Amino acid sequence: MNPGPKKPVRVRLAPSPTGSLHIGTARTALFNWLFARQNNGKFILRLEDTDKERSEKKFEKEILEGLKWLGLDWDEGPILNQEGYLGEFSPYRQSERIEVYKKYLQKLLDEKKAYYCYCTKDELEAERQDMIVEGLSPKYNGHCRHPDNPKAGREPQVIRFVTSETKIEFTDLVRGKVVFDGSLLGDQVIAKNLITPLYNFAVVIDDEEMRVSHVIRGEDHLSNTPKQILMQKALDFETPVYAHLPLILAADRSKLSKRYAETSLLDYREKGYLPGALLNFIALLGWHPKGDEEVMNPSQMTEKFDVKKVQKSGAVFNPEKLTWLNSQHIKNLSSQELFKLLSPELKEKNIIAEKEFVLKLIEVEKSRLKTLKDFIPQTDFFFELPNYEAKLLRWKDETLPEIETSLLKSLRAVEKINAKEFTAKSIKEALESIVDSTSRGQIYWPLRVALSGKKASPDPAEIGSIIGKEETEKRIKIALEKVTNTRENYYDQSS
RNA sequence: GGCGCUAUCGUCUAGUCUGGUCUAGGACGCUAGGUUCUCAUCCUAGUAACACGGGUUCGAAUCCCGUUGGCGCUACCA
Repeated sequence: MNPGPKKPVRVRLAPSPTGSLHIGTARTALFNWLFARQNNGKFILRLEDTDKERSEKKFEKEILEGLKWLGLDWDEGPILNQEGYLGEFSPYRQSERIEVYKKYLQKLLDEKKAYYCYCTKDELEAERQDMIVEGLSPKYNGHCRHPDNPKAGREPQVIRFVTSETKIEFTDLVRGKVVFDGSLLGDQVIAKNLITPLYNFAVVIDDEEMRVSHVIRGEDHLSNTPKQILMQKALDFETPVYAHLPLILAADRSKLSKRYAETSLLDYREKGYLPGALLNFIALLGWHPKGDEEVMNPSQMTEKFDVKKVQKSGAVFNPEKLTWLNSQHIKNLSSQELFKLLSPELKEKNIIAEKEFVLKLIEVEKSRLKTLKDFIPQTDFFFELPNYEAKLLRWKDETLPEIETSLLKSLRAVEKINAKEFTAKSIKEALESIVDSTSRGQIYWPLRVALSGKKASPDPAEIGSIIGKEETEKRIKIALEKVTNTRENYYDQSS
């Protein structure tokens, strides 16, 4: 095929606001966005709300918010305003483009490429069942296509498109050549009436009117494609280039649904995932860059993305890898950037602290964070005295007097350090001077527990440097008291 | 049922077009080891796959046919 003059690249995301932004829709958005960016094209957002029953404004808002959060900015489409969603009139909402569809609907009717159908739902359903029983591909029998056929005293039900019985062939960017048999389709319903168009028709009109060059969408639309191509031909529209993406699957290879994982994108924001990590993860669902480096930011993805390298079969959603990517992305963030992401939650939880202080916490905790939500529970002991059982102070099978001796040694070592030079380095040096290679745990473990109250925490020298000399000594003394109390209890019980 | 798409480690995938360099590579997970007071990070090693059956060929993960499985569509939803 001759490529001809190069059309400007214009792609679109066309979600229907019948639910919150689905993880699959987010990936379709990403691939469209990537394709637009790398081809110097435009990324258009269009809301497909022809189904009045199921479409809701709150979902529109969630979809726009989700895309915005991911950083997938669109060049044309609805604008997210102060109230949270697009204004009352938007040329990018199908429900407000009824006049446009009406014009084309009338044209098809006038040219006898579409007709009113008088058959009732019940009649159609009965026919359909019969055909299935006979082992045929169920389709409309074309009764009303012939103007002479009786429809005595009936109301028109729907508008049907005269679907030609030809072979429909197109080249899909990810699947190659795909062929359908038009004779199996039957005359498609394209509208309930002049002012109520249906999806397959509205898409064709909009993609033409918005001069869409490439349609990149989910595989679930593959079998809609021949229907849409036939309509394009009837209206003398140019057929865009198609690319059908594999679906995202749950662990049992069924369609990803709410039962298995969070399918709503914004849920991941709530769970402390970074947009960059999510983007990275969904990009890897069905696509893989050349080379071994999988941790990528959007600009690296733009550079490497190739729609022709997209996988053909469905990809199982793997939460472990998402979490791993999230921790990688967190590590790649600067402390300042992390601070910005963490502060809203700190504020919300009423945790008041100097920025410098929080920055230090971020520095020591960064490598331990799987999600942003881990930060507060993992750093609580920096803000308040840790609460722990005395037995946690025990290193291996040490006795109470041994623990006491260890804490006392640490206390004395710490006391010798000048309060102004109470750095992780100086604390470490002081501690190293009282341990040898075999007794390290004896000193470090009880001290670390005294300072953090936790089984797992950063290095005690780091904790000490952050909370300061005074607080460090105080916490060691508290630990000492706990040990003493335990000893007394122990003797009480045994006597 | 019909039509379409699809098939490499548990998962995401490289390799398939242009057969040999693939005793099939990487990543996540898991296991073990190293660093280490702990956890995490980091490093090293291990684990594990060409769905099945035919054919073509000196040679097949790669090409062809069939089978089986998975998924999508089959709406007056999108």
